[in-house]
Amino acid sequence: MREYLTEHIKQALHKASIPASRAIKIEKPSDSRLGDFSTNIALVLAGECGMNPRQLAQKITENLSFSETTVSKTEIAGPGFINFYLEPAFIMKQVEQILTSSDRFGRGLAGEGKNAIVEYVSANPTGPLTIGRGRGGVLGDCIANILEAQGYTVTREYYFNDAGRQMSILSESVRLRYLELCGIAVEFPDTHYQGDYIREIAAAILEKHGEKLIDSDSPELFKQTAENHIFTHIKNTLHRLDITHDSYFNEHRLYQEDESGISPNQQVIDALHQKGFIDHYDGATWFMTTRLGQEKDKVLVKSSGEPSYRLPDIAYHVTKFERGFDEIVNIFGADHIDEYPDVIEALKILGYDAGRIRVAINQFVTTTVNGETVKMSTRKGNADLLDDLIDDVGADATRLFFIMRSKDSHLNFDIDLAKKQSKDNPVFYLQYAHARICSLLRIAENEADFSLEKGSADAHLMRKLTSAHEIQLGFTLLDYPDVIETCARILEPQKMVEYLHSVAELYHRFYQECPILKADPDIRTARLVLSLATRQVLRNGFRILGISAPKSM
RNA sequence: GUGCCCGUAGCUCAAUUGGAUAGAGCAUCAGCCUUCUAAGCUGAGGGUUACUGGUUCGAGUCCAGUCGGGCAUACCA
Repeated sequence: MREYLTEHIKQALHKASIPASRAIKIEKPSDSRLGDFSTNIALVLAGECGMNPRQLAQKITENLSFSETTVSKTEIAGPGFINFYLEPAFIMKQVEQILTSSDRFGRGLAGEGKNAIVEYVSANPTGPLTIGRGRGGVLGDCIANILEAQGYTVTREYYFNDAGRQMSILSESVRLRYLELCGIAVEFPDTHYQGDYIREIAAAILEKHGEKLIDSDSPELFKQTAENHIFTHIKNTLHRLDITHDSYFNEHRLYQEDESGISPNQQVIDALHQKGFIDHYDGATWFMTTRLGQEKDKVLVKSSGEPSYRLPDIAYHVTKFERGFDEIVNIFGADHIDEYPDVIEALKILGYDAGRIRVAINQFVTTTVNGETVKMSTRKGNADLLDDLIDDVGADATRLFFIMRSKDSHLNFDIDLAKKQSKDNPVFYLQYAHARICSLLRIAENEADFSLEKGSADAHLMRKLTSAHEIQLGFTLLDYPDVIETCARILEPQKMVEYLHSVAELYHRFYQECPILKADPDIRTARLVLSLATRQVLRNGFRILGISAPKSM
């Protein structure tokens, strides 16, 4: 319909000899009394034409001609908006498409033939996932779904490091707990991992190996056992939220020589050196970010000879380019905010198209329990665990809570509210609409000789629907493809939540105001078909968000 | 100090990325079930969009400054 209007406006501009120097934008006014669609083209072009906007709008509308079956009225309003009022039958004719497209309704072509990589979670295996990590996980998973719906071939990747200092502390923490279990008095430092899971791993080791490891000075077994144990745990937690990765990228690979005989890390240093961005002082190797206007250089290789995290990060992103991804999406928590600009600068210097990289940063989650804000720390083991949250509120609510707020805003997760399992929980409102439709269709099939096949065949009957509730619902269903497109453009699934809420709201209102099963046969069928189309949109949207679509509640 | 994010109804958050009279949920108050799921619907009250300037046809949105909150400013990842 937008294309239809755009095309006619173009023709009108041409007829009026007005150069169409700017793109024609068709918007939906916030208030439906201002038309079904509107354009600000007269406001935008007024300056160039040397006319006042309302005059220009007048000139454009004089040259517009629509068929009576499509646009019923065109008017000029406010400072020079042109508002269009559509014929209900024209709208409902489009709604029929939803049934034909079914699961594919809303799919876009923007990513057709392109590969995208979405990196998310990427927690190192040092402990169970916390609520804070959960937000990034759900956000990343939804963004991956959205890109898939736009036609991209998506790889979901988890980047992790199982070497380094944190892992040493982990294995030492397990060893000390093991010694404790063997009855040996040890001093457990504050700097070590305090969580109960450390004891559980230690107990598992004791059970399998007995006390024969007491004198072992090799941390390897402790580390391996801890890593396997924790990684399994992390994957299980993610699985409960229906999050799975296609690929796990071990940072260690970047330290090892590849076919060329040089490690990816070293290749980055060599390449940056060639461009004149490497310096050596204080025993370390530095990325000369001062040349880019920053206050300090950044360490790439520490004086100990080990790379800092920045170097493998750059090398890792080089592999994303070398692996041929057209779109590179990273999901980070706010604490990593300082990290990626350096990576991007380095990639630019190395000649990669950094425009392909998009970073979605989610702000922190604070949890409120009994009105008190809880600070979280993985190390101290007092963090709120994602698993506990899922136990409390279920996977659907967990997912929805994480994405129902803009990722740029701090998320205040009120545990008490989420635990309520009542209508306060917004996930019920959406799912209830779906369950209601399912229930209605069940009755219709049993008692009213209605079937999905027959419904699709009779979809044209929807054009008989004329009440404002019905038209508004149908018209809103047609927004779905645009909503996905918007979500993909700004990497923000929250828009989908908001949209589905409005669909559910309009359906509930329609259901309240328009009797369905008791209506005359044609109208009854038409309303059932409209319900069917609504259910399809809800289902498609739920799939993007990763929440279930219950048939009854 | 510097960089990034945030500041909107009593509370939690939206606002089609610069559009028209700033909207939802919760909470409060008043209505709607002998009728397809009341986990629903209808209505009411509630706002100087932190503050001050600026940019333009038009600003919650962009720019500058001020105030307040969060995160980051490691040879930790």
